[in-house]
Amino acid sequence: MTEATHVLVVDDDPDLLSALAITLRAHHYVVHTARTGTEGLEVAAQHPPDIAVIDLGLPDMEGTTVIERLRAWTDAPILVLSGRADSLDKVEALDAGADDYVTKPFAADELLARLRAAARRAPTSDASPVVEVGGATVDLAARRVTKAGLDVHLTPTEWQLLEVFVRNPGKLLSRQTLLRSAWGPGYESAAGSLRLYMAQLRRKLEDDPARPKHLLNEPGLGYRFQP
Amino acid sequence: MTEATHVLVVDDDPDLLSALAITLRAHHYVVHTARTGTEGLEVAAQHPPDIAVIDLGLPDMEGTTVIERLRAWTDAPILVLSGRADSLDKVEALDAGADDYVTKPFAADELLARLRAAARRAPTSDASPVVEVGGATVDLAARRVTKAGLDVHLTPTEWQLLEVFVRNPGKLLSRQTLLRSAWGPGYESAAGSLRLYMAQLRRKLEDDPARPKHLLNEPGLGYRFQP
DNA sequence: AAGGATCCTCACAACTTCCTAACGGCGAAA
DNA sequence: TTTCGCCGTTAGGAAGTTGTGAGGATCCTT
Repeated sequence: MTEATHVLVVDDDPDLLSALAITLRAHHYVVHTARTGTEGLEVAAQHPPDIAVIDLGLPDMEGTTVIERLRAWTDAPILVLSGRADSLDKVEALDAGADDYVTKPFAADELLARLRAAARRAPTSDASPVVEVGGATVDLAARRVTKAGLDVHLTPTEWQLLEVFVRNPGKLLSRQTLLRSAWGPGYESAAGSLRLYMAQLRRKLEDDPARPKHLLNEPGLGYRFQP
Repeated sequence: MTEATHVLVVDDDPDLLSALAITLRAHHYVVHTARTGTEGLEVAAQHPPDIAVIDLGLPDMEGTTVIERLRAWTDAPILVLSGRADSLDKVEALDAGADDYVTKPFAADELLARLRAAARRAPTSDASPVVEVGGATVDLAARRVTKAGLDVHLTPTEWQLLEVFVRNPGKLLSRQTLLRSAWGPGYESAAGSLRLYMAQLRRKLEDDPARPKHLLNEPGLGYRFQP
């Protein structure tokens, strides 16, 4: 995933709100919270959410109003929490633009599963994490490199080494660090291999391999990936 | 409305099934029904639905299996009905690819509202259920492959493997991933089998099995399906 | 019980990848 | 200037991976 999913949680019960925030953050969501409808709309405007979780029993505003105001400018999935199990409430919330409706009390598992289901079809989840290296495009997830429209083939070791660089952009990496990360412990004396594979990567990725602009060497120290 | 929404309803209870069909037709949906998982998949292949409503308690097949088989070729929303309120059931169904989960008994209003919500965010249901692999045409929904006008027979294992590829087009899949997805956990050391079935798929699908253009190998890394 | 289909293991040739060694260029220190 | 260390590059054999064929074991159907 290129970027963490941002979730807006609006609930007037402080205990439930913090419990939800903790659970969600434990599952690698970025969470913003609000206790009222007005506050929720403000926070949403400031941090556009990928998913919104909204309690219907807000003190200052009708739940359906919050939903409609959000729907006016975002297509992010809206998941409604409510203590009322009345089917009329559900119908109103869903028809106002909500995507799902969960009645309290609910299991945390279930809420998380419904969030996953909502995020799955969200338009933001289509992006694949790509990194540019000179004229080449690196897609780590698909394990694919294209340069000038053509596929570039990398060997396993080349991938492993490139991954270390892409994961630490701009950072100076010592020979030891690189060898340990790409080859594993025990291979820390194979400086020759490292030089070899750096050359391979430059030849395959850089526009002018003899004058690299992104895979740079700092003599005596190590290598640096400059995005 | 330019075109009526097609709904597939799968339930083994004849009374509930006909009641649902009547209600839905009264709301201008076009309804197709089935009583078993197998029948449901057949009907779905024949009349690609815009939304599917599936009961989990089917006599012949796991509910999650039905969901996964549908998800293999269509993005249409799947709404699950179930008598079981256990949160584990919900999590499994949702993670298998379902979009919503309603526990029986439910109000007709609510089901209709959830259907509207599902239909609202459904993108243009143009997802073609067929994929081209060289000279062969793969129809995942109907579980049928044709090549040069003739039917090609695939064994269950071959289907399972092919399905993984078609679901991850362009992405490199490691041996481990493929073995786990097609054979299940525990079979991760059977590299020989994987080579064998790759050869089978290539022989049956590719134009020139010795020089594959779509089922590609990247030595040391895994395989890639290039559409 | 026989037949057929499916699944899996083994073996070997062809291929790719990996690593080591060696050579020349460059810059800094003696 | 010489010496030394570090870096980039090339070449070739070792090691691992893949494609392919044959054959046995298992399961299901007839």
